[in-house]
Parts: sequence; C-alpha cells; structure tokens
Amino acid sequence: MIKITLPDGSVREYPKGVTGLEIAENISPRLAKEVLSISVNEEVWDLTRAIDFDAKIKLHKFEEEEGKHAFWHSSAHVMAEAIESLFPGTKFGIGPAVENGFYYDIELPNGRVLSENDFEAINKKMMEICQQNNKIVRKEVGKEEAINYFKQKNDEYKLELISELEDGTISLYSQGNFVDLCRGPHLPSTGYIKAIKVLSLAGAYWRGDETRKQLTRVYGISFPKQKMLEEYLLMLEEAKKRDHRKIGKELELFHFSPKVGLGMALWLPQGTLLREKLESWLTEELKKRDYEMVKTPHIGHIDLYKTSGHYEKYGKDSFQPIQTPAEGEAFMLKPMNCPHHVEIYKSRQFSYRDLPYRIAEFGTVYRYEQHGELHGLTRVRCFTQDDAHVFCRPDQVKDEFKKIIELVLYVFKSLNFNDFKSQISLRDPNDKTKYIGSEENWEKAEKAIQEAATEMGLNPTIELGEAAFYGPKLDFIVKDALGRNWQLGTIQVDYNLPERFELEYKGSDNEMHRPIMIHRAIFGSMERFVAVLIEHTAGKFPIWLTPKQFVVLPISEKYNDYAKKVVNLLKKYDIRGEIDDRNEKIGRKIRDNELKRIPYLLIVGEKEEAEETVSVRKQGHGDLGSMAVEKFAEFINDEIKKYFNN
RNA sequence: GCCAAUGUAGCUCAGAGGUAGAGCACUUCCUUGGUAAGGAAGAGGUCAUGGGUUCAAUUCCCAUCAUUGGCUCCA
Repeated sequence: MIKITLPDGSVREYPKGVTGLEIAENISPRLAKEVLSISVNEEVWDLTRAIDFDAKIKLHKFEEEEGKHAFWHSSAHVMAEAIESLFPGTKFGIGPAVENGFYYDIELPNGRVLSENDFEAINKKMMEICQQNNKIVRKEVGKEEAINYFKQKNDEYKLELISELEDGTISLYSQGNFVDLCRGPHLPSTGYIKAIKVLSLAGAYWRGDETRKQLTRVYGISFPKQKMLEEYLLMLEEAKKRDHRKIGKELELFHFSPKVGLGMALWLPQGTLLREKLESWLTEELKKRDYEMVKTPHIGHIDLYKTSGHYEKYGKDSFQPIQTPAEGEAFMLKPMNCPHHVEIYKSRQFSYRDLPYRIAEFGTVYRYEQHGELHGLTRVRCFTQDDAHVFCRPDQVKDEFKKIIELVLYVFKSLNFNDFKSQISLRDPNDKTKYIGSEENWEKAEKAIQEAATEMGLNPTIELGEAAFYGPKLDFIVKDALGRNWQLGTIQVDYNLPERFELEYKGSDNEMHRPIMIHRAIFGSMERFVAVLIEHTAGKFPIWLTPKQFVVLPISEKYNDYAKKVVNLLKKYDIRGEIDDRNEKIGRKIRDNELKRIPYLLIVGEKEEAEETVSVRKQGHGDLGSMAVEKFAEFINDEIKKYFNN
C-alpha cells in the first residue's frame, strides 16, 4: 500500500500502482468524470499512469491550467492523427497546448499546402477520432527504438528532437493508429474531447529560426462540452466586433494614412476629444498628488542620447539622426522622455528636503517599430506616453510606490477595469552581475516594492530574473470585458540614468548623494490605452469621457430651432452634443445615433417645445420619459459625479 | 525584416480575359413624421502601383507598396 496525500492534507491508502483516475473514482464518481490530469509531487501526470510510491497529489479539471493543458495537448495529437490520415506522409514538428487552444507545425507531403478549404475535412475526421474514444497510451522507450520508429516514418523533425533527448527519458504516446513523440501528460482517451475545431493557419519557422524551413502552423481549439466551443466562437466574434480599428473607423476616432507614415495615427476630432478628456482628467489627478507638469521638445541633441545610452540601444534600428546645416550637429527624434526630464532635474540644485521631485508630461516619442509589428493603435511608431518621473531618496521609494499604486487603482476603478493582476519583476538571484546599481539599493528597493504592493492590498506575482538591468519594477495587467490581458501601468526603479547623468542632492549629512529615479506610466501610452478602452467598452465610453454625450433629434424640421436652443443651453452646463437635423423620420435618426453609441438621445417635437422639455432616450434602456432641459443637465452631471465618488 | 492571404466607389463587399456592380453614405427633389432603416432621381471608380503575357488585362504572371494573420508558447 502507498500513502496518497490530498490537497486538503488528508491521507488515503491505495494499493501500489493506483492511477489518478482510480483515486478520483474513489473520491467521487462525479469528480472522476471531470478530472483531466493529476499532479504527483508537483509533476503533472496522465490520469492512467500508475503511482508506485507515497505522494502528494492534486487532481486537475478543465478549469485549471494543468487540466486544460493536458486537454489541449491531446487535442493537438487528435488533430495530427486526423491530418495524417487525410494526408499520409505528413511530417510533424511540434504540437503543444498554448494559452488558447493548441497548434501543430506540419509539413504536408509533396509540397502540398494546407488551405482553409481543408478545414472541414479535418474537423470531420477529428470528431470521428474523438467519438471512437480511443485510449491514449504512454510508452517509455529507449532512444534507439524511438529513432527507428521515426526513421521508418521518415520524419526528420521528430528525429532532430529525439537526437537532443537523453536516453531513458523518452516517451511515446499512441492513440488509434497514431504515435507521437511526447512528454505528456495526456487525457486517458480521445472521447473526453466533445468539441474540436481548426481555427487558423500560419507560417512558422522550424524552431523559430528564420534560416530554417517554414512549416505550416495549424491552430485549433477544443472543449469538453459542445456549448463551451460555441461560447468561445461567440467570444471570438465579439472580439472582432470590438476591434478598436473597426470601432475607431465607425466612430471616426482616428485614421491611418500611408502617406503620412506607417504606424502614425491621425487623431480625428472625436478621437481627439476623447483623448483630451483622458489627459485633462489625469492631469488634474496628478496635480492633486503633487506632480508638476512639464513640456519638452520632440527632438534632442544626439549627445543627450549618447549620455543616456539610448543612442546605443535604439540608434541603428531607429529613426536616423536629423542633420542640421551646422557641421557635425545632429538631433534625434526622442525615443523616450526620460533624458529630457533628467535634464530638468539638473536645471537646479536639490536638497534632501526637496525630494521627492515629481514631474509629469504627456510626452510624444518616436520608435521605429518593425514593419510587421505595427498593429492599429496598440503598436505604433509615434505615441504619447503619460510619462512621469519621480526623483527621490532611497528611503522614499516605498512611499512613492504606494502613492503611485493608489493612483493606478484609482484610474482603473474610475474606468471600470475591475479585473487586473500585478506583477513584480526582480533580479535573477543566480546572476546578480548583469544589474547596475549597488547591492544595498537593490535589496532595499525590491523589499520596498513588495511591501508597498502588499500594503496597498495587491496580490502580485513575483517574477525572478524579469527585472530590467537598471532596476526592479511593478506592472499592472488588466483583463478587459472579454477576458483578454493588457499590460497598462508600469512603475520602474532606475539606478542607471541617475548614474549616467550624475544626478545629485545634498543630504542632511552635508554630503552629495545620488537620487533614485522612478519611471511610471498609468495609461502606458494614449494610443494603446484608447485602443484598450475601446475594446473594453465596445465603444460605449463612460458618459464623462464620450465625445458626444447627447444628440438632439427634432421630430421634424419645424423643431430645429428649438433643438438648437437645447444644445446651447446644455453647453452652459458643460454637456456636449449636437443636433441631428437631417430630413429623416425619427425612427431613422434613433437608429443611426444608437449605432453611433450616443449615450442619450433627446427627442423634441411640438410637446417638448411647448413645455421646454426634452424626451430622453438612454442607450440600451429606451425611453426614459420627458424632463425639463435643466433637469436633464442635472441628471447627467449627477451621473458623472457618481463615477468619481464611489 | 520573413511567410501567407488580401487590395474594386467615402464605407462594407460582389464580379468576370472583351475597359465594372450592389447596399450604405453623399447631392437634389417629394415627404414634415413621436422612439431602431419613408420614397424618387443623381453624382461618384486609371479596379493599389509598375512591368510582362495576350488581338485584348481590372481579371493571368512577376515585382513593388499597403492591409490582415502569423513568425514568443519547444517533443
């Protein structure tokens, strides 16, 4: 008998060779139906693998990473089996589970190329294999046996992989007629997969190496329930509908013109209004928190970036220096605001009493991103950071972090980003040599960040070795309405620039000391933030942010004058909107303005004009009845206040 | 930058080796209306750009440019 310890600490005895599936059945038949893989002493195993020793175990369902992973990994094998049976002689690269589904890199025989027209046949075949409910069997083999098998299959990709493995650690998994080199773990049988579908194709270099052959990467998704697949496909469609590029066009927020330049957004009037609202709101919040606003030029002398190190880092792969008529003089488009802000610090002398010194700027920077990297507003070549730098003493780092975290949380809450994670990136404890700055300062800062995060109620994950060479950092990753992750806020300690620019302050000991510089951004960049906001809200922005808060719809042209009066009156209350005075019926005007995601439609006709009221229609809620214009103004302003009071 | 797909009216997209079509938007006219599409007429395109094949190319081929998806997930 062996002792099996469950996650709750309870211990059960089982005969030697018991499997995860048997344990699950013993606990509850219902659990046995849902469980997909098992952790045995922290190692994830197949449910059907025999356990021969005392162990701590944990059973994993689809909801857990470990369960999903096994599920999708087996799905990749099913897809491979389907492709092999449809296209005998196909060679297989790697086929792992990924964040959303799985893929397999393949090479079809005789130079045939897979196309979307083949999807249906593959889907059908995959379902067949799943319905056969074939057992998935693990077999540990010697290296030679593995080599022989794939030699006979003539699969040079698998052979290359095997050649790098150590004898005695090689396992094969088989199901039906398909055998694959694989570490596992896998599902007990293919019948667990109730819904499976090929999603897309892409090219991918063998082993990510562009000098090597390009294989076809086939992406797929699968679920234990048909309904889950339907929901997932619906989510994908919803994501497409919410694509910020599409909504940006529909709402006339921004535009890209190849003539102006790739990756350079032109902000249209509506988009500019939205962006300005965000900027002025954040500016007010910064001022409340003792930041001072600064402005710096879009270019800087090349020597500035040589001192900062950015020339070395960005020089070759960036926009090239701008020459002037003067001999040997050159400027660079600024890739970062930091060096400019450092020079602002240097413009005066600092005592320890003057710190922290906080300066902020909506600073536009230019980076020559690779052509293929460009994507809508999320990856551009010219963008505006909501940048700020805090210069402080080492003993102030923790407090400053707490203050910045407070601001980040405030911003997230105000914009309804309620689901987010935080991540602290620290040094690699095994290789501390690649980091700049003193051991003492690093330790202090790493400790300060962790304490600040905990004290502010965050529950950050800690990533060792993820810190930049110049300092540790804290990042915020928000989940949008569709569950997608976006990295927005970042707070970074920097020991590098103060050193390079020889920044100083006079301490209480009358000696000169080096300040610590903290970089931070809340939005990240205005471009990316607006994109995330669009996708999060599907273009239905909060009332205080939205470019047009209302549109007045006259029942007929006879009431256009009254409509104009309403617009002007509301303007006095700082409520923005316009008239739809087209020669159309009211139904038409309602439809068009609903589609433009206008939060409030104010319908005016004979009755409203006589009573000096508007008939209010709220987006998504329909008719709210009529009210006096002033009352509506109050109503909106109350709604806006609610945003900031709770 | 590399691979693939795509590029036709302001937008969304059909189409075919014989120099173009729809819907929406736009202009004009009719209609003056009560909570998600009123009617009619009109205007609008070197079919991304440059080559090639052909009697004939927007359509086929090549190149360029742009857009999109991927190139990070390691059996």
